[in-house]
Amino acid sequence: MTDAINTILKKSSLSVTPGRSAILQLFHQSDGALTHAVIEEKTGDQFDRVTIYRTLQVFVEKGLIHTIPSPDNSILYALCKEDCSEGHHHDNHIHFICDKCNTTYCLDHITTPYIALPNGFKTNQTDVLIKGLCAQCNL
Amino acid sequence: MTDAINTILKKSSLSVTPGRSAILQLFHQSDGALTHAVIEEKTGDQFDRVTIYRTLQVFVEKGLIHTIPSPDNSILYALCKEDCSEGHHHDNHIHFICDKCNTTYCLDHITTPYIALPNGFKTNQTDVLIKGLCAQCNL
DNA sequence: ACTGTAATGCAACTATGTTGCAAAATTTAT
DNA sequence: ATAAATTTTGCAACATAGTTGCATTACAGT
Repeated sequence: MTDAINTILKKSSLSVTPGRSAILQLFHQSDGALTHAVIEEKTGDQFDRVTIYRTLQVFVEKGLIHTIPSPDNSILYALCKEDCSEGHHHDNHIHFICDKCNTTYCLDHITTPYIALPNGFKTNQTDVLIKGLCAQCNL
Repeated sequence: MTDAINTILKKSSLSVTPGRSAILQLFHQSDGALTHAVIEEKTGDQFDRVTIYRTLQVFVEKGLIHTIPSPDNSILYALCKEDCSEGHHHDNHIHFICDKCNTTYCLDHITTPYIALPNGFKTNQTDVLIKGLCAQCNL
C-alpha cells in the first residue's frame, strides 16, 4: 500500500517524505473530500500545520488533488482522477455534500451540464455543488 | 433612495440603523456580490468589523442576502430576489465569476439544471458556479 | 419624552492561512 | 555506501478572518 502511494509521489516528481505519504494515503483511504483540519486530526498531529498546508499546495500544483468550493467556506480537497495533469485540472465533475453526515463526494461519472449564458459571457469552468442526502443517510 | 432602503429594513422587521442602511444600500448599488472586506472598505471604516459581520448575518437570516460558495474561499454575499423569504432561500440561480475583473454576478434568470444523481442520493439544493469572462471583459 | 429592547463598539480570543529561516531529511552523484 | 546539493520540515512570527461577552448607546413603541 505504502509502496503504491510512494510510486504516485515519484511519478509526480515529488520527494517521498513521511508527511506526504501519510497525507496522500489518507486521501486514498477516504470516500470524500478532506479539509486541512481533518487531515491534521487524522494524522494525529504528527505533522506541523505548515507542512500540511504546503503539502496540500504541492499536491494541487501537481494535479494529485483539487479544491472544492464549499458553501461553508472551508477549503475542501479531494483526489483527482487520472486525467488531471500537472497545472491543468479537468475538474468538471459534480460535488455532492451530505447535509446530514457532511461528507463531500466527487461524483466523477456525472459531468457538468452545458449552461447557456447571456450574450458576451464566456465559460471557462463550471462547478456544480449539490447539497442533500447521500445514499447512506437517505435510508 | 435611503427611504426605499429603510422600507426594506422595516419590512423585514429590522430596526433601522446607519450601518444597516449603508450596507443594504451598498448592495443595491452594486452589480455583483460583495465580501466583508469590500464592505468594510466601501463604508469607509465608519462601522466596526463586528457590526458588519453581525449585519451580514442578520441580512442572511432575514432573507435579504445570500452567501455564494466561491472558489477562492472568501465568503461572497449578494442580494436575494423577491422570492427569498425569511429562513428559506430560493437560491437556485447561477453564479458567475469573471476571471479578469473578479466581479461575481447572480444570473437570476438562468435556473440551475436538474441533475440526475446515483441511486439513494437526494437533492436539496443545487449551486452552480461558472468562471469565465463577463460581457465587459470579453470585448 | 420615557422606557424597554435591540444594536453598536471595544477588547479579547479562536481559527485559518502565510512567510522567513535554520535544522533535518531526501535525493543525486560519486 | 557516502558525501554534497537540494528539498522539505518545524518553529516562530505574523497576517487575516471570524466569534463572543459585555458595557454603552441608539432605536421603537407608547
